[in-house]
This record gives sequence, structure tokens and C-alpha cells, in this order.
Amino acid sequence: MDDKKNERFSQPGESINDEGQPIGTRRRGDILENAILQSAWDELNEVGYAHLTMEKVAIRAKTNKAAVYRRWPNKAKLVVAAIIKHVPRPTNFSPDTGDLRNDVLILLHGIAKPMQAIGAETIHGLMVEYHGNDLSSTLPQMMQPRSEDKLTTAIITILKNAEKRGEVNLKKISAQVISLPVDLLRYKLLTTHDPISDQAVTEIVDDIFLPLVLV
Amino acid sequence: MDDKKNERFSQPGESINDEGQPIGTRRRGDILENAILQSAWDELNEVGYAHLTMEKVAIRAKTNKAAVYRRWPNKAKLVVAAIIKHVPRPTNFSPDTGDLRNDVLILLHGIAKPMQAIGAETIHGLMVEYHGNDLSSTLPQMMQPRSEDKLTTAIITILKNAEKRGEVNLKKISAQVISLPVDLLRYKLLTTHDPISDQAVTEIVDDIFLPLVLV
Amino acid sequence: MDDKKNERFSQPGESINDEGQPIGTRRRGDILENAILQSAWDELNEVGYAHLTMEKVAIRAKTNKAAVYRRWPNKAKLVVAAIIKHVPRPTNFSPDTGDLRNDVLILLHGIAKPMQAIGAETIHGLMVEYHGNDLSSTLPQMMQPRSEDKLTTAIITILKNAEKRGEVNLKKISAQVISLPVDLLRYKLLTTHDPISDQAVTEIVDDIFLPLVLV
Amino acid sequence: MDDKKNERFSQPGESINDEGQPIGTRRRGDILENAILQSAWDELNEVGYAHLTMEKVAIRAKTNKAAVYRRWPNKAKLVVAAIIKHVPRPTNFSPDTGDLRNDVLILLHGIAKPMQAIGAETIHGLMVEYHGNDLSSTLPQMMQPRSEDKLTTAIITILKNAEKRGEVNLKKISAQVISLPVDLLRYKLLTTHDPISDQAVTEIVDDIFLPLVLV
DNA sequence: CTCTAAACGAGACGGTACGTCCAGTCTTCGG
DNA sequence: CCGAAGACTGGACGTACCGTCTCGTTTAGAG
Repeated sequence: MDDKKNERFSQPGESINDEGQPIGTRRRGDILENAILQSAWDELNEVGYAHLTMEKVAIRAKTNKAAVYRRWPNKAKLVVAAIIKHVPRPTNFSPDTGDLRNDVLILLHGIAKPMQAIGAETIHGLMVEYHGNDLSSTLPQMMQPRSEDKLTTAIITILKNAEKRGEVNLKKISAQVISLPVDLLRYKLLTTHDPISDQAVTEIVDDIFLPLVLV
Repeated sequence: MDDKKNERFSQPGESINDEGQPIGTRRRGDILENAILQSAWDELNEVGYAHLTMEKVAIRAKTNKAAVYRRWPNKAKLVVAAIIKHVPRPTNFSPDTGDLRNDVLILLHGIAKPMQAIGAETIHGLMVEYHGNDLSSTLPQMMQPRSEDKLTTAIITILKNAEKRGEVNLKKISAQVISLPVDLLRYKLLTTHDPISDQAVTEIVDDIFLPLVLV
Repeated sequence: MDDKKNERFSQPGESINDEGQPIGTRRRGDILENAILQSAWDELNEVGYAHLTMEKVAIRAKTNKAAVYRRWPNKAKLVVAAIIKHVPRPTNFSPDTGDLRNDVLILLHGIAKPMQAIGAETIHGLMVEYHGNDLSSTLPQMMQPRSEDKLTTAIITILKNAEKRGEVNLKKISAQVISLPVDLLRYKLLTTHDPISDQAVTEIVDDIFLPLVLV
Repeated sequence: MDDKKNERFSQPGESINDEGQPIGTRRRGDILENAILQSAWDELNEVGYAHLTMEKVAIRAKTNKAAVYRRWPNKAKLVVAAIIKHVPRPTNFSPDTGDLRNDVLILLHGIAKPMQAIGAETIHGLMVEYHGNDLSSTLPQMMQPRSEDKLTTAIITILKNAEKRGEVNLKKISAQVISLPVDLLRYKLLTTHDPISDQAVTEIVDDIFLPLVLV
């Protein structure tokens, strides 16, 4: 997906029409793929997941349904691809500021931002469509509930650092507690229409997580 | 909805066809309403929320779409009605066993059962359709995220009882913590395909909730 | 097809839009059926059988494909229906002018006109689509090759009349010869793009048919 | 078409895969052309003219559409080329057995066989596609209606031979009558799904043609 | 007990989108 | 540098539902 197949197209010197499309050229490969994903992303933000259709995505990308279906067999996979392309992955997975509270806050804020960009409605929609299917290979990790991979290891790393400083005793912390802050944040993101306030994140850390882990 | 308009129909002496439907009679009112809700519930369980259609519900109920739309303006409201009819409301909202741990466990198990009956896919689907709209008037409380009503007051009642026994100090417990067990349970129900184990519920209480509230 | 189901619609006093369509009314039954058949007939004459599509017929009739497919399952049957509606059936099936030559000429001209109206391309197209299927129930008789029904009996009637006048001896005329004039005419209609000249019809009768049957 | 461009390919020493195709070599020229025509012919016999598509022909020939379109601009011309390649041309265009009846019968049987091999559906389909266009340059003569070329001259030759023997008087035979046997045969082939019986051919000659031409 | 208004059943209607197939054209890359 | 390979645009296919509407029938309830 991220490899550069045919990055250069439409060499200089070609005539360009009013939409900025090279005339006499036919978009292919990544050029076209990007146009479709951009179209899907725009539709997603304008009409929402429920009212996004393959047909309109194709029209908006000035192509046709076959070109879309050739790449993604259904709406869910198309939307996931558009999300992966347009939503920045959480940046700082293992902050190490020397302070447990700071580290966790940075991690949570890093998760909150991209999930807000996706939006609860889209996540719910994907859950419905993917119901039962395996989505771990396609969905970005931050959206995956129970992703024992990245996010959990991130917290464990943070906690290990804290343990070195004597802040916590990792052995006495259960798995439930480890995934607790991320789970709670995700729950709030899924069930709240308004953006998550900084205060809400702070409360998760100060009122719930830290009291449970600090020695 | 629950009043008895025309409960008796099909008086004795009428001919009955092989499906048990009275011949020459036309179902109306609650009789018909129940038939539609039953059909919707069956469809929901057979094909799932995403593939449930008003058309098939009407056909299965041996009626027509107009009769369905006359009662519920869209799929979401129809499904909610079917759920309310078929899923038993949590039984014990304010257990008082004289033990905080017991009380919370009873409450959580009481919530878990009906939500399992509904299923995560349906809840996600309803979230998509109701996205932005107010659903508090229609959705059963247990499904409502942030339902500050019933469930929160239930816990508060339980905690008050515990406070009388000296188990907790209610003033020092934040709102976040109060709704924590229910939120966590709901999160697990939404994001897990397998049924919630008793152990998982117990862990929520023993590893997370009680350590935060016990004095 | 020809019965009058809902001939009256759009009662006087209703508002009419610029296309002459009643506003607020939904066309049904024969009204809609006629609109579709008219649309199909117009398309047939404008773009020809090969380029007629169900989609364009529906659009032209200002309706949708489902309404078309509900009535005719494929292009061939739709076209046949349009033909039956718009092409007048041969008028004079059993002329009796007292002269064999005249009678046959009248019959042939009566057949030639409607078949010309249909056009060779359409007939070939129908033959392809109906290949193998039974079309006798749907195709107008004049188009049916080997329609031993109407047309043959028509000629036999004509010949019987001639026999009474002593012009022919029916017993000595083979079935092949009886259907010969109609077959030849149909062959020319199918294989000639230009309209059939009166002279061509006359030659069939004078050079071929009469020499074979006159005593 | 029939010239030998690159008859030899796949020189000895090349590796051959299980389909007998040389590996590492690219089929070109006649090799590829023959493969396409074979594929077209097979498709024609399996699915019929109406359901034959350029796409499937290309796939079946293990090549791509462009290679097909480069050689034949449309389905009709491709099919004609396949027919010319696979259907033997009528063998005996000017039999001279010393008997008019025999000569005509031989000619008609010679025409009937290849046309049966092509099939009525295909001929109708070609008629539709070629509607209006000139097909005389591409279609084999036997299929061309009104082919004043080969077939007519063939009959004229036969009749001239008969005239020498005093069987007919050519001057008194109209053009209509000359083309009559072939026209009738073609008509029957076009409008009958079952194969033409020998008897039917004999009847054309004995009941219709000979009575009209014999002195 | 009759009359009327409402609800019902049946299903057509206008409309949108589905996912697929094919016609032709164009670009790229391999031989 | 030709041509094989295959992606592209465009459009039609036939189907499924949506939510609305019409028509004729049945029923409940008022007078």
C-alpha cells in the first residue's frame, strides 16, 4: 500500500484541463488509488459512514465502480483503507518522561486524537460490517478493541520504566488494570458524540489508573 | 404499547387454517403489532441487524410494509421495540445483601444477561443509525451509554448502603468511579464476540472497583 | 393486455406539470404500461433493436427499471409487446375479389406493410434472443416463420375460392407451394434493407406462384 | 488472412508446458490468430452467438482483448472469421452430371451442410450487427442473401448446361426463379431449428423449381 | 343494526444502490 | 519497437430495498 509503484505520471509539458487532470492521460495505479481514497474520505466526512456508497465514491473520484471494487471488495474495507491513509497513526507509543502520570497522559492523548478523527459512527459501522470477521489485519490497531499488541505493550513499557523508578510494582498489576486506561478512553470515544475533554482523560489517569497501580 | 387494546380476537367457532391463523379474520392492533415484533426479533436472530430489512420482517409477519411503517418509522426503532419486548429488563436493580461486593456482582450480572441477548452487532448497528439523534427515549437504559439514570442511581444506592455499614466513604468517590464497573462491562460486551465469563465480571469488581472505593 | 383496468386517472381539476403529467399522482397499471411501451417503441425506431436497453426505456418513460422488469422479463418480450401494440395487424386475411391473382396480391401486401414497420433488424434480433424458445405465444403471427395457422389457412381459403371458380385444382398443390408466396415475401423482407417494391411482390405472384397453381 | 506470416514458431529445443504451449515464447501472428479463432469457434458452439463475448474469447485463448480487437474490430467480424476458418466452403459449385435435377440437388445439398454448421442463431445475430453495413466483403457467399455472385452464376451454369441438352429455355426464366431454390433453402435454414431433411430439399426441386423451368 | 372512519392486505410505484459483466481504449513493459 | 498484458472509462445488467402510495376489503365503534 505504501510502496511507490508509479509515483510519477503526467510529466511536465502535458496539457491540463480545468480540473487539473491531465488530458489524454488515464489515471492508473497509485494515482487512481489515491484519488479514490481521497474521495472516500471526503464522503465519509460529509455524509457519514451509513450514507457513504461505493457509487458516490466512484463518481466523486471521477472514475467508476469497477475501479473501486477491483481494489476493495466492500465498503468497510474501502473505508478502512481511507482511514489508514488519512488518519495519522498515534505518534508517541512509548513516551518516557520520567514520570508515570505524564507518560500515560501522553499515550492517551496520542490515541484520542486519531480516533476522534475517525469518529464514533464510522467505528460502529465498521463493527457491524465486520461482525465476526477478523479485522485485526485491516483495522488500525488503535481502533481494535482488545488489541493486546501495540497498545498494551506500550503501557507495559511505560509501567516497566515506572517500576525502575520505584513508582509501581508490575507483578501486582493485573492484565485488566493494564488495559484499563485505554479501554476506558475507547469506551468514552465510542459512546460520546462530543470530543473528549482533556479533563476526562486526566480523570481516567488520576482518579482510576494511578490509584490502582501506584505503590 | 403495553395496554390491552384488542387482546381477544378469533373467537371460538372460527375456522382455523394450517398456520393457526384464523381465516376470514384480519389481524389488527396489538395482535398484529406482536406478530411484527416477533418477526423482527426472529429476523434479528437469524440474519443479524445489518441484514434485517423492513421488507422481510413484513413478509415474515405475513403482513405488508405499510403496516410496519405505520408503527415504526425506521429499522432502528422497530428493532428497539422488538428488543424491549423480547429481552427481559434487568431484574434486580438495587440488591441489598449486606455486602458491597455481592451487591455489585448481582447488579453487573443482571446487566450482562440482557445485553448478551441483544448482541454487540445490533447495538453497534443502532448506534450508527441513531448517530447524533436522541435515543434516550427509546433505547432501554442498560444499552444507553452514560445513562445517568437507572444504573448510576442503582450503584449509588448500593454504595449508600455500603457507607451505612462503613465499607466506603461516598464523598470521596468520583462520578467516573461510580460508573466505572458498568462502563467497563458494557465495553467488554461491545467489543467481545464471545459471551462474558463470570470471571471477567468478578475481576472488574475485585481488581478494579473495590480497590478504588473501599476505605 | 387490452382490457381496461384503470383507464381513467388524473381526473379533471388536477394540476398538471409541463410534461402533461398529473402532479401528485403516481402512474399505475395500463397508464404506466402504455408509457413504457411507447418509450420502447420510440427507442426501437431511434436506436434500433441492438442498441435498445431496458435502462433507457425506463428513463425515457420516466420510470425505473423495476417497473419494466415487473412486466417483461427481458428485452425481447418488451419489444414484442411494443410491436404488438404499435404495429397494426394485417387487415385483410381472406380477400375474395373473385380473382386468384388479386386475392394473393392483397394478402401479400397486407403482410408486407406491418413487417416493414417492424424492420428486419428487429426481427433478426428477436430470432437470436428467442433462439430455441417457443415464440408462437408471443410473436405476432406474421413474423412467425412457419406459422401454419393464420397465414396458411388464409391462402388455402383463397385457393378454395379459386377452385370453386375452376382456376386451380387444390388437390394437386403441395404444402410447399401453398406457403411459397408468404415464405418468399418473408425471406425478401428479412434480407433486404430497402422496402419491398410492389413489383417484387407482383413478380412472386406472376412468375412463381400462379404458374405453379393455375391449371 | 490466409497468408503465412510466421507459421513456424516454437523451434525445437524450447521447453513446452502441459498445454503444449511453448514457455518463454510469446505467441504472435498466425499462431495467436489461430488460437483466437479456435477459441471463438468453441465459444460459439458452447454458448451461442448471443452469449459470446470478446472477453471470454480472449480469456479462452489465453490472451487479452486488445489482441483480439487489433485483428477484428467487433464480434461480428471475429465470428465471421472463425466461421470461414472452421466451416468448409461448399464443395461442388458447378456440378455437371448431365441431369438438371441432379445438378441442382447437388448444389443445394452442398449449400445446406455448411449453413447448418453455422446455425440459424449465428446468422441472425450477424444480420443484426451488420444491419445496414455492407457484409458482402466479409461474409461467406453462401450466407449472403441475394448474393448475385457465386451462387447465382452457379445455377446459371447448371441451367446453361441443361439448355444445351434441351431441358430448359434460359431466356424464359426470370431472375426471381433462378435464385428461387437457393432463397427457399436459405429461408428454411433460417427459420427452422431442426436440420433440413433431404426430403425438404428434394421437394424444393421437384415441386417448385423444376416445374417452373422445364420446357 | 346500520353507517362511517380507520386500519389492513396486497402489492405497484419512483428511486437509489448493489455488485457484476462487457465493450472499447490506453498505458506499460517485456521480448 | 511491436505487441502482450492488463488496467482503465463507461454503461448496462438484473436484483434488492427503501419509503410512499393506491385500491379494495375488513373491522370497530358511534349513532
